[in-house]
Amino acid sequence: MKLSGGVEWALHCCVVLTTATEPVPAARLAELHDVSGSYLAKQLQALSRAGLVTSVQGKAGGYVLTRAPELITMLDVVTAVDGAQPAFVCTEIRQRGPLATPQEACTRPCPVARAMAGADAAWRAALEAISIADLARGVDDDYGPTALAGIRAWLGGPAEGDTASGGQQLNGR
Amino acid sequence: MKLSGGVEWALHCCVVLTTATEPVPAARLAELHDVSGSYLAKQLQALSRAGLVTSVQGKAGGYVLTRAPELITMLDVVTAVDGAQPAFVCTEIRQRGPLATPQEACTRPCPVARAMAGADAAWRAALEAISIADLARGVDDDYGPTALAGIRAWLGGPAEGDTASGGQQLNGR
DNA sequence: CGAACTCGGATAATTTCTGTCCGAGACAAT
DNA sequence: ATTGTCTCGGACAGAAATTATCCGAGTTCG
Repeated sequence: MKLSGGVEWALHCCVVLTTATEPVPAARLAELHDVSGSYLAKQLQALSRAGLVTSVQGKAGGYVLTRAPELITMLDVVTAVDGAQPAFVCTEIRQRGPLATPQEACTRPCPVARAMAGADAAWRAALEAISIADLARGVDDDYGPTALAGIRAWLGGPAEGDTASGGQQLNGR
Repeated sequence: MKLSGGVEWALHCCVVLTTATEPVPAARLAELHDVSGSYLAKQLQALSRAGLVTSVQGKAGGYVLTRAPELITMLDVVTAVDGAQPAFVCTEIRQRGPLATPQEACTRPCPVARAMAGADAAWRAALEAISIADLARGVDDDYGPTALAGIRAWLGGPAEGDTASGGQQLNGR
């Protein structure tokens, strides 16, 4: 049982987007977190498909949160990036083998599947109870308000690493 | 986020082992569930390593539960087969990039990791609350006591598919 | 009207999971 | 005591999913 690694990136990106009021390009987010820009783009696309962020194209384009951070739960982000299907998928092995249960008796999921579904529901409920705004508040509580303010300033500031060559590479980490 | 498919097999095998009082070979369990015997052996080995079942070698060998079914939780089986590490692993991306948080300020996990750990704890708690005995009781409630009794009888009965050739193939499904 | 910058989806490389095989060890019968 | 057969245990390929990357379509600004 492993969760897609991109989930972590997506969650942190959402917290960062909380501070910004203008669209933030994917390349800028990748540089801030020092991760692969090409791969981060995939996660942001997933968020866009799920309707959590809006993509603005063009010269001053980027990504913006569609709703207030209080209305975006962690479950929304996890579901968007990692997929909606539950961790456990019942193969219905009770209907196989020499002592297979007749199909007419299988109106409800088997006890194993029911227990797994309950555990999955508990997991999702825990994630649904925490919003992106809660995460941002947690960052403030841990490192003080200066941390998010610094990020906000950095996002609006000039692109780092800009030497004589105006070209801005997207590759690498 | 996907759970190893072998978890389902292992759980059902534990429920089946509840009915048996003598060692049950892996090949017999595979035939009962109509699954790959070679791969099921891997899952049972994991259960053996975790100390949930005891392996008896020799002619009348097989697997037996080490404790009473009430003392084996679903979490035990899931942990044994799928591994103990949590679904979410924090990469500590807060310590990377131009605005990296200094290492001295990272005494506790970041808010994202804390929330994920909490969700994982809820998931594990739900699985820990259900024992193998509870699953067996659920089977009785769904299909009546005849189901498990029939399995018990089949386990002690003769090997199916035994024609003139005494050889018993382990391969195939 | 041109140019540059953005996202979006289609395309390879890597890792994990799935499935299989054969050898070492142990019990039972002879 | 010895032989034979049956069992588990770990080492070995194949397949699927994940990770990572590139280039084209569309849009906005100058």
